[in-house]
Amino acid sequence: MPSVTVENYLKHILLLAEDADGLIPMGALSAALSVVPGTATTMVKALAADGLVVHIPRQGVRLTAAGRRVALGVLRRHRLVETFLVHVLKMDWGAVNVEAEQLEHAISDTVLDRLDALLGHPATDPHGDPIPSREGKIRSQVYATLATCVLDRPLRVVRVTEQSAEFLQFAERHGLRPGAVVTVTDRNLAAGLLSLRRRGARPLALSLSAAGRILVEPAR
Amino acid sequence: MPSVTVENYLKHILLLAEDADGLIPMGALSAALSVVPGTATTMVKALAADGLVVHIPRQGVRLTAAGRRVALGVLRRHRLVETFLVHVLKMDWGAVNVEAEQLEHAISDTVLDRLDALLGHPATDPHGDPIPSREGKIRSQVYATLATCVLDRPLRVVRVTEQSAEFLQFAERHGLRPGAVVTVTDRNLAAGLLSLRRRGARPLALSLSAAGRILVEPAR
DNA sequence: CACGCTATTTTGAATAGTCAAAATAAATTG
DNA sequence: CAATTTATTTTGACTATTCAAAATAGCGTG
Ligand SMILES: [Mn+2]
Ligand SMILES: [Mn+2]
Ligand SMILES: [Mn+2]
Ligand SMILES: [Mn+2]
Repeated sequence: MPSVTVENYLKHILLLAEDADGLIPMGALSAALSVVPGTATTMVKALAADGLVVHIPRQGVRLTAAGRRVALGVLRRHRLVETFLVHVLKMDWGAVNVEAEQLEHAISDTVLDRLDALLGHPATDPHGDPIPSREGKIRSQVYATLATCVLDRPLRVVRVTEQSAEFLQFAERHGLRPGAVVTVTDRNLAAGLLSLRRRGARPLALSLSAAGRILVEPAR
Repeated sequence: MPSVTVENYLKHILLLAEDADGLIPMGALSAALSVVPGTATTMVKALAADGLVVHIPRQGVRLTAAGRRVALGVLRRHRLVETFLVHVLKMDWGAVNVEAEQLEHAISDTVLDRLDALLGHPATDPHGDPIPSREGKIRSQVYATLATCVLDRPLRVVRVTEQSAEFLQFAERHGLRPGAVVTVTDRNLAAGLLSLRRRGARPLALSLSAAGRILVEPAR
């Protein structure tokens, strides 16, 4: 019943709330959706009238329980579709986000359930992003990133929180996908750089901002 | 680039042209799309302005070459998606039309090519409907139907030209899907009824209008 | 050939979503 | 704290799609 536009607004509010919790400023939302700020304001007021978000003028938006439910549904479809595209259709993990951006609005519950079963009820998508359950539960664990973790300890990559095809291409080429084990050997705050080592691969330098998008946990 | 609405209009014009060739009357089009006639007129004038159809007022519409190209693309997506849903996700062949009605607008060329390869480049969908090629060729063979075929000869079902879930459910239950071999033992024009026989199944009575939706060719 | 039925088109109005540009509030800064 | 910068909201306008209802054209029938 909610339109494609509404689904996109709600999903992006949910995603933005994942990092900066509290209220999402309209500027951030309009940027995420590639619309001018006035459009976001108008739209958010309509969503608020429908009880999907709470809008505090000049401060920002936040999802209501109803809005969150819808958003989690969209996110589940998005991430299951990405998983399907990578694992079944063997598509590049950098290419699947744009595809899923459309498909997430066109998949019925029936199809989604079949897809979920076919994929073996995965807990995360190919980027390590957690897949909300059918009931709307989502794992929200806080991980260290390569920018914040301890040095000289083996770490397992659990998630790459970045959608851009270029970055994902780059990460893949250097083996930085979920499951990979790496060690940060050196970090230079001033230069905004760090050095990585990975078994059987040459050392790699990474910017701190890129490193912040790679979530890790202690390996074993 | 064409909107979902435009894609639906063009696809339905193509589908309607398959039976009654020549110009499609606005009434038939508006009924197929479930809009009031005035809406179809307005929309068709817009399509004509974009060079996708030719509109002859008070007579009807027909696709231009450009419009036909778009429509065949939509139809290819629709039928490949149906094939996927039945053969990979094991969905009921009566349920897939509604699903494909949405998905046909959300699948990119890249995804479609992968899907096509995964399915082994099928020539027809689960209902026997021909799948347009990537280049926009479509097989348009004229078949006999159970309403028009010879009596007492074994016939192979090649296609069931009906979208309604109920009819497809019924057909499936009686083994009337592409590949099945049947014989028409008797036909009563006056009563609008005919009798079928199928190996290993009890004789079946069918209305002429239903029979007209089942296309057949001589078996062997 | 006039009459009436039917299909189609026109007209006027509504909804959803968007942008450009002006107005305003809030935050920052000297 | 007044002045300026920045973020947000408002206003007015536009596009795409739709419906309801009135107008019209094209029949076929008598
Ligand atoms: Mn989307
Ligand atoms: Mn992802
Ligand atoms: Mn459709
Ligand atoms: Mn079909």
